[in-house]
Amino acid sequence: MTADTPHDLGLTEVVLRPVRGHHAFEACVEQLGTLIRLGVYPLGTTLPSERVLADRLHVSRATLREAMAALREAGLVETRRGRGGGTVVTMRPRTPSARRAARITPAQRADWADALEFRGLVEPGAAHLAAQRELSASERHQLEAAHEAVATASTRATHRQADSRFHLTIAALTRSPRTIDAVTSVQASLHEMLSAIPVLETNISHSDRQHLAVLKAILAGRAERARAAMEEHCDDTAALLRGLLG
Amino acid sequence: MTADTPHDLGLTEVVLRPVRGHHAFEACVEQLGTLIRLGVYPLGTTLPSERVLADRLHVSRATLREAMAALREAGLVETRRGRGGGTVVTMRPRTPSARRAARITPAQRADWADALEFRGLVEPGAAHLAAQRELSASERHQLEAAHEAVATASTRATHRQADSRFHLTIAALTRSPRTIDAVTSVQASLHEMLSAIPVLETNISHSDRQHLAVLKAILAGRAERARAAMEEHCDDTAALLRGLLG
DNA sequence: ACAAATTGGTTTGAACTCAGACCTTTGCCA
DNA sequence: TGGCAAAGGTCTGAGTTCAAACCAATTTGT
Repeated sequence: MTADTPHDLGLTEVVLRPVRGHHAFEACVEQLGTLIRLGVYPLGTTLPSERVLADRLHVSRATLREAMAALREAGLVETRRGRGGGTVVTMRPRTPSARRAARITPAQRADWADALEFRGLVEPGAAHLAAQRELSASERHQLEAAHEAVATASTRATHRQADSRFHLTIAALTRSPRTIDAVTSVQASLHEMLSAIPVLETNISHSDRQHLAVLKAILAGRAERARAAMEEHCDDTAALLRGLLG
Repeated sequence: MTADTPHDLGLTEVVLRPVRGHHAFEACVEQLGTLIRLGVYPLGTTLPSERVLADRLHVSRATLREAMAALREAGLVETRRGRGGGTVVTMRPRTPSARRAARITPAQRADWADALEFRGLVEPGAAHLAAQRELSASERHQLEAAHEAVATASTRATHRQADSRFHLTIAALTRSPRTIDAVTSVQASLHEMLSAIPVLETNISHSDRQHLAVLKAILAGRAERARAAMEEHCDDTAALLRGLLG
């Protein structure tokens, strides 16, 4: 097609990636909504102030406020003014069937398949990295607490949130922004997939055994073991989802 | 600061990532310039047409043209009109000392350190994935050619480009857009670092021995071995760069 | 009770980006 | 030679985003 020499075989095509996604305010809605649904901001917690969020997200306050309005509109958050006020997570997603209305496109399926594959690369890598790090007492405690939350979750929804938090906590232990980014993005896709599936009776005890293996390996500083355990965990989850999503 | 419960320990802070980088046209300049310097578009090749590029980059043609004008201004490309015309890579970067003028900030150093760490995660993972794939004859040949180009490169500049292409080719073999993205981004940072260092007498034979080990492992379908070999390669490069960058 | 501080709410004009149409140049081919 | 096709060049109006003020509400502390 182009005047490229033939030895490229598509390399030149495949590295051209979108320079940005949607509009800024849509991206804000997506990111904040995802963080809320992932349980990073659990029910009842107050989000950082608009000025702080706008700063962190590299977005003007005007744009951020549009996103906030959308989240408010969707019933995810409520807002109070004045000192001590702010935006608090209420989590009452309206139109829960909106998901189902959006048919799963082939492109969507391909993206999900890619997310699963990338996850099998990045999460084991993150576990490997985390296990190599010297962890402070508070970090070790934080990780244990995150695991405990998964193991003791009572409802499906809380279990899912706790699961996300466990994986994100491991990523956070690496202190590597790129790694944290990658895991966050992958967990967001995972959350989408799980939302698209009507009911999924995960074998929770099986999953939790794998979580425990990862936890122990990281706390013991056994990097190879942590990676292998996480790899197994991701492979099992991926196999299950691939089976259900086609 | 926020009303978050204390068990978060910074998780809520660390997952808030910028929703977009710079302006669109700056991002285009950066991406295209990087691809040219990385050797994805070698000297003398013609870039895809403006309409195609704009489409791939998810950017309007007007914005893309601003970026093209900047690249032209910088002497990286030249443009001819009419059928069979287009934008061709000429690669005569003006103001080569502009790099040196931009002092290396602490933030820059931190970002580079993160890039090295992330690379040690993602490139071995990509090699692992690529080795697992069934490769077509043309893919195997493409990979061998990319390695051959590294081994036989005569000048420092061509060696660097060939090296990037080798790593990108491995990523492309995974057929995973997210993986290709990650490797591309990491290679771009690597290129920046190498540009910032006055002279670097890499131990090329050492590096090439590692490349060969990776190549053989991938072609043989030995996933674990491919990952280990790539991990060693990344570790060695990272150690060298960390030493030179502080 | 009052003042300060903090937080959301609002306004404004400039800059950036977009989509789409249309023009110009040039090579290829009937 | 004439016309089509493919590429860059140009224009325009609408939509988005930005930065930086300033306003309003409410809690905290004295």
